[in-house]
Amino acid sequence: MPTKTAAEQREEARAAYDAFVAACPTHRLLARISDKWVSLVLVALADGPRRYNEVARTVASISQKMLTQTLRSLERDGLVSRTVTPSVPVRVDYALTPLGATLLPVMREIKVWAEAHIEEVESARTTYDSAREPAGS
Amino acid sequence: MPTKTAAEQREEARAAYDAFVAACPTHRLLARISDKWVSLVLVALADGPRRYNEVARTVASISQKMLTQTLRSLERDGLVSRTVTPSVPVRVDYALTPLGATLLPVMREIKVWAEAHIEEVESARTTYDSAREPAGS
DNA sequence: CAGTATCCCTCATGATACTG
DNA sequence: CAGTATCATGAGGGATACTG
Repeated sequence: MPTKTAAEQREEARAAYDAFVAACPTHRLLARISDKWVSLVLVALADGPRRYNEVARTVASISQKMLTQTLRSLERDGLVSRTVTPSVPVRVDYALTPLGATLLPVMREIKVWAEAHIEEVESARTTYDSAREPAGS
Repeated sequence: MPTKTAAEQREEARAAYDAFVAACPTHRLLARISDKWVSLVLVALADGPRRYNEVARTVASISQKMLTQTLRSLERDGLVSRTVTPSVPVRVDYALTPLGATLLPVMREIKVWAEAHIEEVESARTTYDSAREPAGS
């Protein structure tokens, strides 16, 4: 064993690449907004502030746990603000911050692409599937 | 029990919302490209066709399993083409399809936002964390 | 070279119950 | 109302070995 095992080399390359990815702003953002719920919650707040339960009703299929967790992470990242009104019962409003609002145009770009091309994607998928499963298993 | 239990109502709302989400092109696309590896693989193919192992080397931290799985799903969706040259050993090239290439501008939008704002996001994160953990646990 | 097949395990998420 | 805490599960993903 002169130099390094394949496993060691692989691990090294991986560490280097992970470092590269960690340094790449694009990928950091992607990792951030690619979360299953983030986009849904952002859209739910696009038209103005909403209370916790309003968001919960808008994104009906989200669990309480995931909603809280998603809102917290967005607040942490400065994309959403959380305002507590200490009435009884307490009232909490969530809203996009100015920074969070700048994400909306990006989301719109995505939406434009989706509306223009999603049909193509899905028909490609159908074609691909029917080519592989001509009839019965 | 006159009408429905809370659980039943919740389930109903959820089903309705899931149907709505399922009908929303934006979200279908988001679900598609929000995959951890998809963006990395697309970027790896941005500059032209690449062989399987070239992609594997570019995206060094991806496992064989995930690479194959990601490429297959992209091929299935018509975003990537797979060309087999039956030499010995066999040679397989992957490339963006014209449809797949139209995603690049969207990715660039994301990149632009990321490069403009990711610093803000991360400093917000630091501020948030330091406010919660002033010193030691 | 370009995969496929298998095992295994962690983590993300959901369901449920409780609280200020 | 707006959460927190706990438990359970199952799908995503990694490591490894084998193949045409």
